[in-house]
Amino acid sequence: MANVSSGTVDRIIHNRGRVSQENADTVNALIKEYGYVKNIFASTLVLNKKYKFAVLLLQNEGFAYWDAPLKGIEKAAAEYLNYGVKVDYFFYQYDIKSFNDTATKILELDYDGLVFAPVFFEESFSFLNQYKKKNIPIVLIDSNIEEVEGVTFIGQDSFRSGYLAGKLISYGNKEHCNVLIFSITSNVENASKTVFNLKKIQGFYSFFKENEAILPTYNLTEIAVKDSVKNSITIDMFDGINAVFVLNSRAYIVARFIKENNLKNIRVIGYDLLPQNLEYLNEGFIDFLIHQKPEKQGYLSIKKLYKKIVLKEDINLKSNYVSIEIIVKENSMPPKSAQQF
Amino acid sequence: MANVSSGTVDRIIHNRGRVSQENADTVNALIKEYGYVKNIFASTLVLNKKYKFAVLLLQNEGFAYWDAPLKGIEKAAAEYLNYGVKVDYFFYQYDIKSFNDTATKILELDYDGLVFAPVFFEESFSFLNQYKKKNIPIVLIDSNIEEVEGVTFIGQDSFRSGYLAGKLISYGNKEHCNVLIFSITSNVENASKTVFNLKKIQGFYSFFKENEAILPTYNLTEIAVKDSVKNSITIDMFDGINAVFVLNSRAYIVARFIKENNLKNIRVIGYDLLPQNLEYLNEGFIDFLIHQKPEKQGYLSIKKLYKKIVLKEDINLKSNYVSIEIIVKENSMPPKSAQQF
DNA sequence: TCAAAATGCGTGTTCGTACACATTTGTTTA
DNA sequence: TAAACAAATGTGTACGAACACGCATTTTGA
Repeated sequence: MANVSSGTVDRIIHNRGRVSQENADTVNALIKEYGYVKNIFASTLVLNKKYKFAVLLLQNEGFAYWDAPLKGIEKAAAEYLNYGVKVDYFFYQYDIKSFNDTATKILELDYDGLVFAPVFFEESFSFLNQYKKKNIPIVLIDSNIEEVEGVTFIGQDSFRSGYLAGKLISYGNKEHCNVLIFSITSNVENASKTVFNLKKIQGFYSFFKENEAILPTYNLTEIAVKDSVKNSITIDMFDGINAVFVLNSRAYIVARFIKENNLKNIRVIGYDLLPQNLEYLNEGFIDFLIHQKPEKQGYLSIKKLYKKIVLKEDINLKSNYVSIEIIVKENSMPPKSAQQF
Repeated sequence: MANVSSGTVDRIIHNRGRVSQENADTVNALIKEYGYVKNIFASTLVLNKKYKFAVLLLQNEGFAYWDAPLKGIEKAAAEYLNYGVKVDYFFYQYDIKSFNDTATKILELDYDGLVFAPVFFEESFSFLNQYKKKNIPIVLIDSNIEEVEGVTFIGQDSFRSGYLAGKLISYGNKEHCNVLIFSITSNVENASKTVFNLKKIQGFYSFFKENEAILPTYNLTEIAVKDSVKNSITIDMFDGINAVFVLNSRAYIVARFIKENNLKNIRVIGYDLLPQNLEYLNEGFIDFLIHQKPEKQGYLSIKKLYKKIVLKEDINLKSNYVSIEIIVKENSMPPKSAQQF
């Protein structure tokens, strides 16, 4: 239509230069008018490029939570395998040295995109700032580090999930209530360095603050214990307690204690659908689980990189919050012999 | 490796015949050993085929529910546009003649796949049985028609959602409770012909039956009204009522009535995140909404067809239940200025 | 003034697959 | 023994985009 060769059109489309302004204008006008979209199959075929994504996650040491994002990432990786995507995995242990070693390794390698689940705030912050110099798309999952700009976050709004936990703790209750906020980690020293717990607590407090006019009185107490130590939870902690909010996926530890000690009428709320949590949810020792959808987060992180890097779509790189899902016994299990999304 | 030309390999892969058994065996063995997978880009490119999907939905007449699956379908259609997929839409009105007319039209046309949201049981059943003769993949969304075999369903387990509604109605309640089960449709005569309400009710009853030992007494009453008629809801319906379960997305009609008549302490549960429902949820006149994720259903229906038809993946054609999501005020809205999945 | 550099444009090859068509080989028939 | 035929196999082209290369023309600058 423009009476030029395909080579000239190609130069115009890709801004390769070496074209007269006149032809460029004509062709661009025609493209606009006729709505040309490139054939992604032909493009990918001829480019014949393999894109490599790096995935940096915490190693699962008998603690099932980190299986979930990995599963979602692997699902997406399988889907995009024939679409020119290769995913390499890097795992670090739950200690700062291990993290730094792994991070250093990744910094030395060449990738087209990075998925990263930060755990240690300071170190992750510094790693991200270094990695950013490579000018390569980065997607954070699970926890955000808002201090670093130009990085995409896919995960939950921790403040809002804490706020929701407040609602669930209080729903239907008409009497004064003593609530225990549990922080259970394998390493109490590291706990303060990790990223997200604070916001959950803030959200939780906010709920009671904002609704104090219509609620009975609530007495909130925070407590931190180690999960690896026996007897870190004691029975006197539960004196007069009506409800427990566990800030992470270790609600089953509290539930187990409640079951073993035959404590009654304690409402328990925690996070994540670990098998142990689901077990106690079904037995009635956990009332609510807040589902962070880690699998979906992992899946979306790869999908996002694919869209950005392979399809070169001009996608929104802002944060992307997954919805906050409430799980009770009755909606925790898929129907038998049916696949669940 | 087999010392044959690509043409011979091609004939073997596609079972085109005209090959010696010897060569076929050699090549098949090599394929197995080296794990050949065809390049979907090159394949689609050379086939240069457009796949056409038909979508048959209920027309939205001022009633926003059917916008949602459409939105999900359109999203998927846009994603797969460059991947050789074209989607045509057919809408029928909320009456049986309109449905039959539209269905007849689709039966005469040629498509590679069909997405269908059934509303009228008998007619949908007969349409499906006719369409099945074409031997083309069919995906049902929203409601299932289990009586037809070889059809994929993507949606929610209605029984379980009703069961869950029972749990939510009863949660935290310690006193005797009178519950109203509302069936609100634009056409009470058609209501009995539609597909899913019965299962929701069954699930709801089951919850109270199975848990009667640990629950206070519950008194359940069913009631059917027209949404188009003024004063179809009357104040005496709410005499002594503590909770209401609305079987579809019209919970806002009950909530509006409760608000306008200044009724107190009535727990309301309904379905779907219509703007009107969300409004009353946020004002506190609706306690819980069960999210059927219609948008996701629509999205997945196209994705499923794409995998089956375009990628020719050997996918599971059984039913696929989406999870049953509980929405309260506190998790109903995405954080401001953030994209939500 | 003239060679080097820059500009403008077209041609030809490549990616992996699908398939039409051509060619070779082996077997049967006249 | 050659022709006729069928079976087996190889060759060539197309799909649409990306890009290297070649060639002609114009511009630059010492």
